[in-house]
Amino acid sequence: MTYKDKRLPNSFYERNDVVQIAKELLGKKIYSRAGGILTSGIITETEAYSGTNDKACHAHLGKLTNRTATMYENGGRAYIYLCYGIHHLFNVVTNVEGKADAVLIRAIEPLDGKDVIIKRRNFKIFTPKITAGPGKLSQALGINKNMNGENLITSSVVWIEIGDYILAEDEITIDKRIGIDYAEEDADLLWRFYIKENISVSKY
DNA sequence: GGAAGGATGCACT
DNA sequence: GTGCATCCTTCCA
Repeated sequence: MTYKDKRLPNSFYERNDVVQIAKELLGKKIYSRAGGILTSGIITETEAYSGTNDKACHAHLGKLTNRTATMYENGGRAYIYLCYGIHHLFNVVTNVEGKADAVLIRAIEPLDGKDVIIKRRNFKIFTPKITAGPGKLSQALGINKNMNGENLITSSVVWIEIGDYILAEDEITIDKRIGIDYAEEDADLLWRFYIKENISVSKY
């Protein structure tokens, strides 16, 4: 298997089921080469955001702005935006062009470059919680909005590879999404997924 | 030019 | 568990 074959293919992202993709992304590996330094982690927590019908989604009701334009692109892109003026949040665009589905990566378990991650996060020692949260993992991996729109299949700065094994259904916990109380009834959708009993998760 | 946000994080009890 | 700092970007006028 060559280096590039480890990456998830376009066909993984282009499926018309963002909830299923969010679930399957658990256990996969996310890589970044910000500033030429390789860092990576296992995805431990995700949330699904489903296009124009989802009140929590930035593309709700077909809202199309400069910021959300990336979400409408074909699956397999990175959608990165700034939240609270401080935190960069990393999403994976799914489905085909025009649908605006995306999966938010909420937490990872660090693999490569732990020393760099500690430095970027301004920590003294390593802790599994260092990347347990969407703002935290972006900071740890050096993800910023310059990577918005990057193609995860061909990019040399950010990409996702297959994991070492496939998680069984009973290894996944399902819960409500977080921080979207404004989304009314859609705030109760069980579209958040995390690896059961994993310590690198933002909220239990 | 300016108002308003906002898919959080952290400190504190 | 709860409170609140925060602040750059976005979007519209």
